[in-house]
Amino acid sequence: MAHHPVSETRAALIRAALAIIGRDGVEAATTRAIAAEAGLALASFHYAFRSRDELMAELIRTAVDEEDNAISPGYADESFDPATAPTAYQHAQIAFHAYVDSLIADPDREKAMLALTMWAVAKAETRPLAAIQYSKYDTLARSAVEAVTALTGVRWRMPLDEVSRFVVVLSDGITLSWLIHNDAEQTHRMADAAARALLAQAVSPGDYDYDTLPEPGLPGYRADEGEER
Amino acid sequence: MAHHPVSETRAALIRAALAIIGRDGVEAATTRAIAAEAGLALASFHYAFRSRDELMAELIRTAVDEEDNAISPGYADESFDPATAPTAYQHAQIAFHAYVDSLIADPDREKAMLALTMWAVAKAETRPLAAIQYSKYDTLARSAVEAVTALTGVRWRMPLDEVSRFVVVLSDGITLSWLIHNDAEQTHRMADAAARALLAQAVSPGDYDYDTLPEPGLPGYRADEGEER
DNA sequence: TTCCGACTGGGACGACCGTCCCAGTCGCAG
DNA sequence: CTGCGACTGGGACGGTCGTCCCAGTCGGAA
Repeated sequence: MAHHPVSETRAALIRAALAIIGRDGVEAATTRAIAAEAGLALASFHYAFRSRDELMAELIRTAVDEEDNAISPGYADESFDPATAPTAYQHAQIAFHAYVDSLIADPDREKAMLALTMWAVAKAETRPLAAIQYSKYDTLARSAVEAVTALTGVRWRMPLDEVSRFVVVLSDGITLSWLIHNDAEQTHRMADAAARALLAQAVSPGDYDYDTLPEPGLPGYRADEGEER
Repeated sequence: MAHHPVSETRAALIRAALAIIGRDGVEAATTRAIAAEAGLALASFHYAFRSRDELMAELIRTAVDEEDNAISPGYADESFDPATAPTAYQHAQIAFHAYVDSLIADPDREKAMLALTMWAVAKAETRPLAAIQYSKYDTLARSAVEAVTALTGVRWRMPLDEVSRFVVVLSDGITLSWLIHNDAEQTHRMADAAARALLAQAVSPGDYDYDTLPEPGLPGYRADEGEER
């Protein structure tokens, strides 16, 4: 409704497209549907964007920027109290569970992002868009990993870039699992596993202490659910 | 060209659809394109299938069955020599690297499967198809985990079903990473990390022995690539 | 008041989509 | 030889797609 900047219309259309993709997939994001979702005329679409592909490209480029606050409880900024979560394992646990919470709170968000990724990866011409998208994810994860490293002094057995990329790998796997099964409890358990998995990339097992360890002695699962000995 | 069984035509069309989806995405898998890829007339499509959606459904249901041999070096069958890979960690390493190798050897395969998953997940009506697809993945992973458990006596800190699902989570994340970056070396390093990650789900850190550990002392990465001390 | 840029309405285009139809061909089982 | 089932060719349908066009409205800056 605002009459002045073209960029606002572009942003509105992008927001509308993201909503549709999250709801019904990339195929449903037609020019007419996007314009309608944004409450605009079809003509306005091609007034703001040269083509649908141009919107798609800008959609992928900008969508990541708007969700950096959701991925973790603000590891990017340094205002984090080391005393509240002393071990790196606890940091990882908090972060992964927070991510799962954000996943459950807004399921369509990551569904849209993942659908967009697969759309971009499908054709060779659009693959670079997916690379751009994930380089931002890598950066996001990297800053989180750096913060935890600085706060706890963990030592990793591989470069921080690889640790960060592995965080993205874990997040994607968890996201997919959530989208498929829609099982909140299960997904949170995967977050637990992911936290352990991440700390397994630290040098010494002594650097972390799994507080969810079963009873001492010789516990653990070897066969079916019932057998815990 | 074979003239007798309808099921052969159906199989051929499914194979063609999978090829197209792997090459150009789900959107490109039109009835005409599928028929052409299979070398059949368009009329033959609707002779074999009631509709495109019927093919899609059968595609998802059957595609997993044909790739069970690719996911790991035959953990399903019991003919595996325990002496060659004694530790569970080594088993995991071999399996994940074998998976990455199969990924690199046939990139379109898993790209198609993942694209199919996202397509199914997008709309509520087709989501059950994705659940079916992944229940088969879970089963596949479960038999592998069971085999390794039996061979090495690892004890897990969670039920085997969850361990198996986490294997699927790791595999999906790795697959996505490969599809996006197309970096074979990087992906293999993620496989290394995944092997460590999986064994981090075992009860005692003593159950595994990372043979890729850096020098003893106080090694490991804390900041940028260069600093290894 | 003028002007410009944002935006609308509607129509139109060529292309492709999924689906249906039907007369006709061909190979093999009976 | 007959029949049946697999398959073809082509045409056709109603619909939706992305894109373009254009005369016209309207708000605010000049």
